[in-house]
Amino acid sequence: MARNRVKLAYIANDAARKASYNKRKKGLLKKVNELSTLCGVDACAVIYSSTCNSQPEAWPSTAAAYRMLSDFKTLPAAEQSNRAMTQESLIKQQIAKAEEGLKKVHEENRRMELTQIMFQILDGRGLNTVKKEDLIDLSMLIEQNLKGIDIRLQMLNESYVL
Amino acid sequence: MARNRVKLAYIANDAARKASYNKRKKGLLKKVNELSTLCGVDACAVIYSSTCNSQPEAWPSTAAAYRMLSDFKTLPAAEQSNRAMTQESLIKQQIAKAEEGLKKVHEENRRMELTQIMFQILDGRGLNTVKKEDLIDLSMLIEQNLKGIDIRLQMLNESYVL
DNA sequence: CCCGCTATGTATAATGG
DNA sequence: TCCATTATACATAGCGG
Repeated sequence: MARNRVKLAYIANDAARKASYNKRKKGLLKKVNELSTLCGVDACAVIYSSTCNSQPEAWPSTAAAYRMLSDFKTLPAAEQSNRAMTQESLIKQQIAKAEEGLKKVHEENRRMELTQIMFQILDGRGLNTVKKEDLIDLSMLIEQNLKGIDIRLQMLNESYVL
Repeated sequence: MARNRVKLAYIANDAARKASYNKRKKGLLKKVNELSTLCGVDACAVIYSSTCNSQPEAWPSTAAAYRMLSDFKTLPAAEQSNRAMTQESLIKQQIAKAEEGLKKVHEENRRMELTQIMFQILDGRGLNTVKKEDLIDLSMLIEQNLKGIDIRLQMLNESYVL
């Protein structure tokens, strides 16, 4: 979709196909999230590949995707309860690990936010001289943080149900 | 994504949201099909809305999506979590991107400036050039956002111990 | 509400490191 | 192979019919 128009057919070249897969997977995920957020709907995507990657991938999470689908397909509930406890501790552990990294980012963000705001206010220029676009950037940053945290919370909740 | 840049948030206007939903749903379907064809993978998307439309929608078909998801569900828990964690990297990526923009503007000597500013605050100097009403408005807004972050982080922490 | 249009924002194929 | 950059193709918000 750039430089050259690409024919809608299987990409024979391994490297090109894999590169395209990664880019498009990322783009697809973004689109799913956008649709979900903008229109207030539950949405998920699943990719199952035996060539490009060895594992199936699902968004926004396996549990969410699965639950969504079973909502209107009404799946036998019994078969999913067996491994629940073991799964829960495993998943908690892994989420905690990932969360640790995310926290560092959040803390760094918060520090930067505070630093910048305080600097602009107290540098002697005052609020009235603060550039609008900077304020907008700041609010966007905060919003993103909140959204990111919300998503994590959702995943966490879903993990317990799993 | 056209004419105007759209904020990534729920579209309040009914007509606009529905229009956007239909357009984006179509676009998403196309993307799913393209990824599937170009990269030789099975892919599906499911949208479940209680507002925009009454029926859940799935591609390439409900049955296919269900089958795929069922397969996915049988994976060991650890692998599922790893896949789901892709969401995590996206969040980090977005945060990093926003961070980068801020850094470019005010990168120099943040720590030193922060120290200096804190000193100014504590010393009673520096605030007198700021319009009171503006300062109050902004600080309230920021505090609210940060408080929201704190509460969510606390909930996250408590969840781990849970 | 559904088209179709079009200006703009986005996604991404190629490319080079 | 992965990352960053760039040039282009594509997706879509806002509008008018």
